Formats: sequence, structure tokens, C-alpha cells
Amino acid sequence: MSVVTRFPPSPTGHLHLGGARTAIINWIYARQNGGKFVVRMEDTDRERSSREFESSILDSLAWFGLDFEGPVVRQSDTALYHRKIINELLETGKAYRCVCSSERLEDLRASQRESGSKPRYDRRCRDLKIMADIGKPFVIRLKIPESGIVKFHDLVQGPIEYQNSELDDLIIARSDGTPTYHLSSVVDDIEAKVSHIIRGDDHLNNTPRQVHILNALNAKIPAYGHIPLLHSIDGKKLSKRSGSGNILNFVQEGILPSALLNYLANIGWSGSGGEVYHKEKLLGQFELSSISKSSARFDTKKLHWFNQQHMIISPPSSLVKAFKTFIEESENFEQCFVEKVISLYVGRATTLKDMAEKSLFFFKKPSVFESKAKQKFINSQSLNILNQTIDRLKGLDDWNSESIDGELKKIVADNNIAFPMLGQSIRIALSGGTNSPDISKTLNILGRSESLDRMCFASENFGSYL
RNA sequence: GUCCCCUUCGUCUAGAGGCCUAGGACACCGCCCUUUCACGGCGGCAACAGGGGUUCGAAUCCCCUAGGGGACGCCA
Repeated sequence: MSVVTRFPPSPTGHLHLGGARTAIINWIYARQNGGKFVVRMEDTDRERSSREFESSILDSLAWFGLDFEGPVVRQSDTALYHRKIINELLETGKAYRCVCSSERLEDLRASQRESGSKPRYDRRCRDLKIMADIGKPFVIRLKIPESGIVKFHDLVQGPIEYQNSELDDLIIARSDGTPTYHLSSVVDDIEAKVSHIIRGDDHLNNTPRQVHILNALNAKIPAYGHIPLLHSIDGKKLSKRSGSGNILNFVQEGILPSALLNYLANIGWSGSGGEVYHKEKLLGQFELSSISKSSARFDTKKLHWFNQQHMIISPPSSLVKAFKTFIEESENFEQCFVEKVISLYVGRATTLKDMAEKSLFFFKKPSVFESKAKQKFINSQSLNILNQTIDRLKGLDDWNSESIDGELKKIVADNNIAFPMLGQSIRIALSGGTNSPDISKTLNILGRSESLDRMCFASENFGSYL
């Protein structure tokens, strides 16, 4: 059997963490098995669906590098076919019209809840043989066996059994004639020849109903895999509505797609040989059946660690484009300059945004000097040495990290001082503060004229400060 | 309320009856490295939800309790 997995978001919001995780796992499963991965937009809820969200979701999928086969199917385009299926179900007696009003259903549910039983439809219209011309609005319900059990094997959860008596006759068409989620989803999966349905375990309870639809349609039951839902760090459900898991937020924070993908795949699952993976290794190791059945919490700190690791293992040149979006002034700089700055900061920052903040002085002259830093490191002696350094660097034959480093060490030795007295004053002059990468490398990348320029400016500023 | 699922350090997990004095990762705390900040290295803190069984032996199997999550829409 050829493997087909799918990702069916409803375009009622941006892609969120939970959706991304199921998309990733479906993608991995398809790629591992030489199968197809398809994307379908479940836009039957016309009120809340929009094309903007649709393209946003697609953009996020592309950001992750999750490629899929075939065109994106929209349920709004297949709805006509769904109606046809519903009519067939009606004609063969597998479905029936129901004229119970929403009010009656609400009352029914309320009283059932009160009496301690599970709220479900009482099948009042099931055998009434109501015809379309009854003159009242009606919905169409699927006839579900009143007894017996549905069984299916779940790739993650193991063997699952449901009592049919727990289920009720679900609505497959609304009173306006439009098909509902369960029917549309099942029919489209049949059409796309989906072989493996991998989704959040909030759908586990939906599965027996869908199996009954499949049975009514004489269709083959696909394999199911229900993965546990992701929770926020405080243990609450990570809902689309809260917006907290919006993928765009991670893009804006400067998280690398490979890092988020790695982390998302590592929640509830662990491979051998460390945790930091690229896609290739993930494809080689990931195993759906070994995903934990319990839900996990999303930890931003761990994500940041993954991101740092991925920045370390990525070639700096691959980071340039994304990095530049975090620095307004970056357009004025050469690609190779930006690349050098990045290579200096890889390992010192957790996100690209963090990196941009820390390395901003490379792109923008510091306008103020941290007063605390000045207090601690600037005095008449260090100012004197700084001026001496300006002169000596001016006359340096070669401008590279090694020669600069050598010269700075000589200055320290000649003046018989501790290195920080010199190093920190140069740092303050160059960056405005006391944190920077290796001072010689910083001077080297900044270049001779820019470095000396900044040091002179600082020297004057320090002079007036003293 | 009813049905379903889950429960190992704060978090993510390893663990399929003896290999467990419960391993790893993040976080946190020390130390080392160091020219600041990091990276890295070394070490520390820290968990089998509770109670009953089964067994020579249980984190692992069974039962109960508690807790958490999910579902119960003319949403998807």
C-alpha cells in the first residue's frame, strides 16, 4: 500500500505550534515511507476562514521546508461532491432527515447532563422517514449502530475500542444543506487516498464516528495515529485562539526553522545520539510508534537552546538573509561583513534577534557609553593607555586579528597593566559597553579606520567625563 | 456529570521484572577554561503520584484512589 499522509488545517488563523507539529510528523512519515504528503484547506466554516490565513499557513509550511505533493485542495471546492455523497447516504437509508430544533437539542443535552448521563441525540427522528418536503428545516444525520463496538488500531495509542452505545447519530449536513466537518474530512481523505491519518489526540473521540462514515461508504479504514496535544509551559492547552503558539511569533523572534522543527519533533520522542538533529537525521531516526502517549509542555528555554545549537551548526552564510531582517542598517553593509559578524556571534546568542541586539554596534556607532562601565574601567590611566593604543594601532603594518592581538599584548606588557584595563576600555569605545566578542577580532572586522574613529571619539568623550 | 487517554527530577525524556544506588537533555547552582560576554569541559541539586496486590524480586504486571488532559456543537 502506498503511503499518503495529509495536513488539513482550517484557515481560521495562522499556523500554530500544535498544527506545525502534526504537519511535521505527517511530512516525516510520508518521506520516510516514500509516500505522498498532501495539504487540504478545511474551509467549510465560511465565516471564519480566509485566504489570508490560507497563504499564511502555506508560508509557514514553506518556512519549515515541508514540501507537499499536488495542489492544495479546498473543501469549499469539493462541497458539491460532498452533497452528492450525502444524498446517496440518504437514498440508501444510511442517513436520515432530522427536524429537531437547536432549542430542543439544547434542552435535551441540559437534562441529560443533569441526570448524569452523556449528552447525546436521542434519535427521535431516526425512524420517522421524514421527507425533504416536510416544510420545516432539517439536518441530515448518519445512522450509527445502536450496539456493538468499533475497533481500530492506533499507531500511537495502540488498540482502541469504543462502544457504539456511547456514540450518537452525528449530523453530516446542516439545515442549510452544507456538509459538516466529519463527512467532508472523511470523503476528502478517501478521494486523496490517504492511508495514514496522523493528528492530535483531540480527534481520538472523533475517530469511531468517522469509522462509521467510512463503513457507510464502504471505504477502507485508514491507519490512525493520534499524537498527544502540546501544552503551554503552565500545563494549559496551547490553543490556536490564545495565539501564543503562532508560528509567526517564532519567525519574528529569530528562531531558525530547523531548530523549531527539531524541537517539535523531540517533544514526546527521543532518538539516540544526542538531541540536535537536522532533517536528514530526523528522517532516519524518527519513529511514530515511539511517541509518548502523554501530553507535553512546550518550553521556550529549551527551544532557545535548540536554536543556539542550530545557529552553531549552520554555516554563517545561510543565516545572513534572515539575520539582516533584524538590523535596519544592515543593507548598507557587504554580505561578507555581515557573515563575519555572524560567525563571531554564533554561540553567543540564542536567537537571531538576540544576536542582532548584541552585535548592533557593528552596524551602528554607539552614541552613548554605559555609565556603569565608564565608572568601572575609565580613569586617567586607562584613558592614557587608550590614547597610546590609538597611536600604535594607527601605525600597525598589517591589520588582522593576529597582529592586533600581538600589539595589544605588547601595550599591556609595556605599561605593566592587567589586560582588562586595556581590553575593557577598547570595548567601551567600540561598542558602548563591556560585552563583545574577542577584542582583536572585533577590531579586525570593524576595520582600522572605523575602529580608530570610534576610539578617538570615545577618548574625547571620556576626557570630558573625567 | 459521562466516556476516552495519560501520570519517572521544575520541564522534555531513557527505562518492556533483576543491568536502577533510576540514565540523558533544558533550566538552576558551583568549579575549570578565559581579556568581557558567551561557547566548551567537569561536578552538584533534583523524580518513579498515593495505596493495595502478583512475584524470590516491580519504575516496569494487575486493581483501587487521586491528579492532569481530551471529547461530549447545525466548530474544525
